[in-house]
Amino acid sequence: METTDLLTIGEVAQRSGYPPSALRYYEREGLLRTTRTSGGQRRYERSVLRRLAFIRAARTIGVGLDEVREGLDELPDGRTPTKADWTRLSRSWRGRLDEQIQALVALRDGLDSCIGCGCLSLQRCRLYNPEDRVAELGPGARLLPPMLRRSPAEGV
Amino acid sequence: METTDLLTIGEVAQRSGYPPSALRYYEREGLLRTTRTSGGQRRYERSVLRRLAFIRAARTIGVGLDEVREGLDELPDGRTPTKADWTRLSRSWRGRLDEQIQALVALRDGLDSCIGCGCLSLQRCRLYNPEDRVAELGPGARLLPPMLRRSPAEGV
DNA sequence: GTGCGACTTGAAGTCAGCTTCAGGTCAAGG
DNA sequence: CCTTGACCTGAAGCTGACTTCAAGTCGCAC
Repeated sequence: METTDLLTIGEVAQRSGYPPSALRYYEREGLLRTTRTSGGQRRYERSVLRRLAFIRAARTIGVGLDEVREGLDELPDGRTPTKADWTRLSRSWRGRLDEQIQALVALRDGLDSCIGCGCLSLQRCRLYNPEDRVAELGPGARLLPPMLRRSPAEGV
Repeated sequence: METTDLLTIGEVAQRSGYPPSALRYYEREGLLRTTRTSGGQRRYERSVLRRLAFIRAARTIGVGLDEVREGLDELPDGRTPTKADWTRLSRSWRGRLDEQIQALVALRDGLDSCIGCGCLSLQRCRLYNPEDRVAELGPGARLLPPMLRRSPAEGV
């Protein structure tokens, strides 16, 4: 048995849950690095799985790929990231997550007041006339992504 | 002075905050209806402003246009929507908003445990191995949209 | 050495929710 | 009547995060 411990893209796909196309995409985007066989096929180090798990966690809380890359780039190049490295990254997202929760709670409170008032007063309704930064982000602004929208044949 | 009380697209744009392009888009998508002048220009009834405010509120809490249309379609065709109509719609979103907040709080708690453990144990980390439905929604799943991502020259 | 599944690439497609553009028309004040 | 700014249309473009496709190559078991 070989102890080289390198994984094919298919294996990484299966273990990480990311489809091969996404793995290739992440590589193109500089989020992953791979070695290649003499024939040009990708071989992944086992550590890519943790990296992918981290990417998934980041994506889940709404961090864009650009920013994920920035974060990962700050991990020291050669050495295995330490606990402190991951912790630093995680902590920076914790604050953001808090803000996002705050924003949603504020929206909910606004919605509550709207339910009470029937939203017939555009002047007074906080949801309709929010003065916070959400409103400043333009017409298309949305607080939550498609994935949390009602999915077909799941909601009821 | 005319008391026809119809608004041009420019006026609606200014009062609603939506650019004309968005208003035309919403009309194409069936979220708004307009009358036309003999020459083909749009004229909006004043009620479109409330409708737009409602659309904005919905969009803000993450409701997609398809679903906004569904909701608006349930408003009785001819008559001005009553307080009860708006309330029903708002209330249906309230539950969703709660769920979304719950999901984020769960993530935050997971992140907290990750900060504690340094996320070196992929088996144990809730964020890295979430067993809830967030994980099932696929690799690209994200809980929060671009608008809440760090904006340039604002964060620090 | 051969068969075949897993792999490779670049290019193009997808989705939502608009925006932008080109080329032309309308409406209203003077 | 004329000018000028607001308006019209359809088509194409944009962003982010991928997916899909076509056509070809690799690697490993038999």
